Amino acid sequence: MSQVVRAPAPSASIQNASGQLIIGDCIAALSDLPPASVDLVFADPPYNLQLQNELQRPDLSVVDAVDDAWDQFESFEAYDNFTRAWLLAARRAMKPSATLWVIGSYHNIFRVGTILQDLGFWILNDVVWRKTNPMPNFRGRRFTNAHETMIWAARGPDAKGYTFNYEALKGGNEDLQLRSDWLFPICTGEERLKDEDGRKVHPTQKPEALLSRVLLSASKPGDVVLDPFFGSGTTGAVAKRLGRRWIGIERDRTYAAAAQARIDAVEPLPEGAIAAAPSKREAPRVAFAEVVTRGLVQPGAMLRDAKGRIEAMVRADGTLAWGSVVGSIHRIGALAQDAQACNGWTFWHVKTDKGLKPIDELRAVIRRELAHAGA
Amino acid sequence: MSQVVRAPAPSASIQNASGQLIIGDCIAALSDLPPASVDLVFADPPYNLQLQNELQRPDLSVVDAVDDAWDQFESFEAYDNFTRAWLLAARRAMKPSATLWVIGSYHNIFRVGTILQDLGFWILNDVVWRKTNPMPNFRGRRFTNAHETMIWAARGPDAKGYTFNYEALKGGNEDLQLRSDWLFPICTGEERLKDEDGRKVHPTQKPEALLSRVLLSASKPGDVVLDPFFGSGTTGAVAKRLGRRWIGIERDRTYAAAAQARIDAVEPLPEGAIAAAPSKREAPRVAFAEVVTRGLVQPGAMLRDAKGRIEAMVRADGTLAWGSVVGSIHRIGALAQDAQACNGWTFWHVKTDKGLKPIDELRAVIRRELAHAGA
DNA sequence: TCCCATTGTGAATCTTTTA
DNA sequence: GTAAAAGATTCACAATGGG
Repeated sequence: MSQVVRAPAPSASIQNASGQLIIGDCIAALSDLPPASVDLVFADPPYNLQLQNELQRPDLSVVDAVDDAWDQFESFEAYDNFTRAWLLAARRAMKPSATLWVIGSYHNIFRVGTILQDLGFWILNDVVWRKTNPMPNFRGRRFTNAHETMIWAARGPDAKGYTFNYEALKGGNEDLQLRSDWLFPICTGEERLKDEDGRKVHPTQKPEALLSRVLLSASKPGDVVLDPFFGSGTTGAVAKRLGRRWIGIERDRTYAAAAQARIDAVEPLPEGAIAAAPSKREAPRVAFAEVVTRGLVQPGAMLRDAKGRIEAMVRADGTLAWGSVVGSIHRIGALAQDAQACNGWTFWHVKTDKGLKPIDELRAVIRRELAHAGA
Repeated sequence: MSQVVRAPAPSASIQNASGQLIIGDCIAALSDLPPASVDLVFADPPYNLQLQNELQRPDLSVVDAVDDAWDQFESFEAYDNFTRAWLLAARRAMKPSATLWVIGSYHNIFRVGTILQDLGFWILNDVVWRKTNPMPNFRGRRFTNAHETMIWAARGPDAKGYTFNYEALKGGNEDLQLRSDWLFPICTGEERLKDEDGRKVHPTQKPEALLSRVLLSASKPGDVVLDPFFGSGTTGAVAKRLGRRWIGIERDRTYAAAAQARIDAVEPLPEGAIAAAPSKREAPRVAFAEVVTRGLVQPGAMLRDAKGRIEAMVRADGTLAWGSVVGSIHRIGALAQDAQACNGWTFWHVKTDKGLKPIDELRAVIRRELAHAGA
């Protein structure tokens, strides 16, 4: 395909020094790159969502779904063929020591992973991006889809010398090894690109914190980072800020223009400031179900209020049964007192040798464990 | 294959009442099960160690990547064929409303997921088991592999009525819906099965807390839970404790014997601790006409939305009149809001001393009466 | 200016029963 | 089988607006 068009010559020195935006078809553009020229690939390919109907929130507002044409494929086979083609083309552009990241959801990531293995890539990790603020499951028919998966792979099992900044990452993580589950918010607020009408420019813009972690983990300053599905240019913006060179491929001119403007506005960090970002503190929320599954209180045991007047039975699922009513420790506590609300952790007690003890003390046990494990 | 051997007739009543251990080949034993007889499948299939051995041979580490891929394809193909065969056999044993869980790591889970999709299974979630205490990465060349992945799938996209105990799970989780990332410790200490020499009986024994969450999420008391790779019998032990029936298939007699002894020692929880939680979806239907005929609201009374802006009149036949339009509480609620749909039970309110009260509370009165009458 | 209530929104494979 | 009706359902933030 010959529709691959270079972006107009960059005006800012940043462009010449650090980046190149290619407007055109991903596979054709990849094939035009010099072989073995790239240090790191980050790819956020279409997820091939298969949405059936309009989805409404409980307040009857409509969810703005990702129903763009670029995400539609005729069949799994068509998606697989596309995936195989771009992965092969990307592989050609990778240096022998280069690694590749692909992000996806359960709709597509299994197919990507299988094809990676079939093509001889060597998976180093699958990394889970846990979202602090995912969209809820509005119909209550599944678990909240609160994460996406990234696969990190080398060109092959024999690939030596790939970049992994072990010491720097550990230092930025309170001297603990970085785990395969990462916690970041989704991209919202100031960071989210909007058009003049206030609408989001790209439906699936990724947070810069996520890309920062990827680039800091698996690349060095001066490395060439390639993103074949550039979209709103998060990879380019982060690469520029962190002193990496970048190549972005995007076929949609609107997205490409927005990405270019965005990256032009980025100021590279001063040398020396490019260090691993500390990981976000996790809120150690502990559910009563966890107290039960860990055996700190047995299913079937009775909880009581401080005066021992009100009783309820602990159920295996971490709810309480009060007569025929079943609900959370908070809701049953409120019902039993005929109150609007109740903090079940302080209201309910277990019997011990030394009298009644609030279940909050059981939660404290788990919290201490979690703090110790650095989870 | 005819090596499938039933376990000796169970001595303990537990066996007859709740469980069945089949010693033999997984696929053959699955094919012997009655079709459409199982409510839930939990599978912890092997990682295909043969594959890993082949890939680590030194001669492979120097060959060209393309030849490398070909060689890998043969090994992966064997694993894929095995996976396809047991998934098809398990599918046959599943009721139309049954769901299936498969756990794995990046070595095999992508292939499992792809084959699930190719066979027409419908993925409901991928669920990440985050380990509080994973094994560290000793060589510091990768992220600590701190999670495993479970895929939860229905038989197909049209599968209706699968079990998901949404309200109970939410009640045990601080009244927040459960997310797709779960945090549990790995199986250690007392819970870990050891032989006389103190060595672990099974290399990959799963924690009971993990299985508890799975069974509490996606099965009901009395359901049949099938585990085609029974191993040390965690699924059976948890199923018995939670009042589920179980079928385990295991070809290794040492594992099977350990599992049997382990399950025999399990004491089921008291009924009240595991009984199905009453859920709104399964509550008996009550028509608004019944609320009217029982006198809980008078014909001619006015209903209002929560803000008191919209008004409609109750008719003796249980319909509402909104201006000149007459219809069900749902229909009129939708019309009055100019919405596609509306739950009239929560939309409409009656005036009381304490302000507006949703008519859902009137329905609750009738439902309590029905429950009391044993209806 | 601050506080609080209200509104908006995010990669979503999101219902069940009766006629 | 299809079509219509009944009925169940959201969390974390950010932006906005009124007092």
